[in-house]
Amino acid sequence: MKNSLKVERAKKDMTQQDLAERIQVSRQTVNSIEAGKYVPSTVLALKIAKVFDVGVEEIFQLEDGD
Amino acid sequence: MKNSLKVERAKKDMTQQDLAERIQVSRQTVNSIEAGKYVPSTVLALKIAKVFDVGVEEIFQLEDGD
DNA sequence: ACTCAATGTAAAATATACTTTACATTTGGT
DNA sequence: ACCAAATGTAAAGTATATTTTACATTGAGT
Repeated sequence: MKNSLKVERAKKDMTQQDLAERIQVSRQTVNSIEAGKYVPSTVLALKIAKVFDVGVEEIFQLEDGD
Repeated sequence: MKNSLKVERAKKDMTQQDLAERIQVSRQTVNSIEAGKYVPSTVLALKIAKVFDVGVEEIFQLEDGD
């Protein structure tokens, strides 16, 4: 799975810390998700999508092998 | 978080086993997600949404307290 | 060059997502 | 009523998501 988290953050001029506070997780969690270290829960994905006012699919995309 | 998994399955006349095979998880995993026992990973949510040809938000909705 | 905010990385601990196996209950068709 | 498929439930084990703490590196402004 890949994501466009960094792009969405840039569009809104948000730091990882800003987003982390908005979705109630640690800053490092945002970094890990962004870096593909691990896959977020659907609750987090929905929260993230809501912050950016897009659908989950706009941010997270399946890749071959998922 | 709540979900409309059962409704989507019914629309397509699919069993939990059918869906499980399509998204490569156990039948009990589908049951557990459907019953709200735990929250699926975003990869699973995307796969499920793809099977039903809808957006993730059509199936999974945030609730107060999430 | 200096400074500080932002980001990246790691490790250990904790919580939760998923699996397997087994059994129980419900549902739907005959 | 009977039967099989579908669904529900539980427990123990495994894998992964997330947290905290700490430190390193990068990027941007002065």
